[in-house]
Amino acid sequence: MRQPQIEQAWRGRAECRECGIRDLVLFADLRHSDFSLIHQPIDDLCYESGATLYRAGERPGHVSTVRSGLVKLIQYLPNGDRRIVRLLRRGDLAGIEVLAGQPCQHEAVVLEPACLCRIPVGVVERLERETPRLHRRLLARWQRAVSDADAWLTALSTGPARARVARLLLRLSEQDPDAACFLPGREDLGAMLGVSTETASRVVAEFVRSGFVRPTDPRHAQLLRPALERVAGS
Amino acid sequence: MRQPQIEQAWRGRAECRECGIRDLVLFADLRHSDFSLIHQPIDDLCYESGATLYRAGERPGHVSTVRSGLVKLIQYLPNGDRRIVRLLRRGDLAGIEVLAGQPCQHEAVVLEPACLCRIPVGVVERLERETPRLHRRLLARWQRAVSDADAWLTALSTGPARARVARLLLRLSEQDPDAACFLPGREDLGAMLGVSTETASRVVAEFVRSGFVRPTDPRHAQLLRPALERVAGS
DNA sequence: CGACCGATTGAAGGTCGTCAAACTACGTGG
DNA sequence: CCACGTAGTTTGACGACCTTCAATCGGTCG
Repeated sequence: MRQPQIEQAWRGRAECRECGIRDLVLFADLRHSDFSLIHQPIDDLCYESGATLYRAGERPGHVSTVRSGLVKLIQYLPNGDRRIVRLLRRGDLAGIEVLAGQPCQHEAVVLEPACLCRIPVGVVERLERETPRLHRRLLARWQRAVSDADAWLTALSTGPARARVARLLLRLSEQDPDAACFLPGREDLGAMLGVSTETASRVVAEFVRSGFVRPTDPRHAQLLRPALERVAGS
Repeated sequence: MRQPQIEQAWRGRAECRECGIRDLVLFADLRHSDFSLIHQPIDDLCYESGATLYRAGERPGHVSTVRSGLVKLIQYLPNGDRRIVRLLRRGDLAGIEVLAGQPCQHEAVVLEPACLCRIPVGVVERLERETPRLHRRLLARWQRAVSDADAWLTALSTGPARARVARLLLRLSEQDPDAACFLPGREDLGAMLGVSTETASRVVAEFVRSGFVRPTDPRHAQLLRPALERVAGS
């Protein structure tokens, strides 16, 4: 059990007005003047793969917008089983439940090196009081979390293992369909799809042999999307 | 394909101030004076089993609080497969996504005869502007939808079929642990748990033979909770 | 009574989980 | 430089579980 020396790095104070992904984030609709309402620092942090953002039960006092990278949300069953219930990508909010006054419901762990903007809960609450523009965005975020959860269930926990793996890979590659996409470790794959590590491994190995999946480096692969779509359909 | 003559009945204009389940609903924290902000009628409607509240893609213009009964939310896969992604009970909101400006994401069908209060979107929006008290409740509702979705995945779509059925039944009986709880049709059971109708049937039949489940009428059963908890654990 | 719908049960076959072993990549330390 | 240990992946074998197809049963309704 080796713990990385530093698993996070401070990248500076975020300048939300200049944000490169403004149109995706919580603050998308804010007007120039609204930013003067932000009186607490919004930090920009980067994490390595494997870093833990928070654990279930914590109350961090802030919520984080994912600027880049990939984060998994893990939930444990009473009997110790582990399931990954969602992935967070660019524009998603990590720890949204703290805005509803709840403790964190999941363990959040970085899959692909990720940069996040850490927004104090107080900032969100203040903006929500002062401007309706944030509010709409916040509801939309929440709704997206629900939609994602539902899609995760219907698409990734239904049907034979081959179809599930195919659907997950397609989903991972859907932004940037031509680029090599992230290929999760087999244990994570199993935990996402509700199948055993070995089954996940077998399916991926078969896809590689068939040429549907072409690994570039150990953690990424180029996909033959049409072939996978055929598999996903059944 | 027989369509009931009337599948809904108008029970009158709801008097929210006097609501019997005020502490559970969206308007829980409203003060007496806040109710004067409601300028559109809130109708109280009752539906029979099998009635459809809305279908995916619709934009109803209102959201409904479940006062009693049981409602299933159904989602279809591109290939035609059907999954029930959530159940709504007393206090839950049906069609919450319309408040985020989205069309309905599911088909909502009544499982147990249900009464709902139909709240125009305009009422919610107005109250949200005028009082922060509604707002907290709304966020809490949304968060609960996410939590329910996550729990549905981890508890009801993970592990062997026996354990899934046991967990679902326990969940259905958890309010009123001593009363007879709703026992879904086998096809619905399968769609909730991601198993075939036959498997659902076999498991229930086995539970009945073991005495873990004692049917009272065709759609309800008394549970031997300790026994089911043992099954659910594995 | 006959039609129909849902639940149940059986049989056969396929998929998947489990256990175990071999293999790979990688980093450490001799 | 190479031996070694570790962690993750792959593969095989076997059995358990589940799906599928099909037949049967029981109740309700016309």
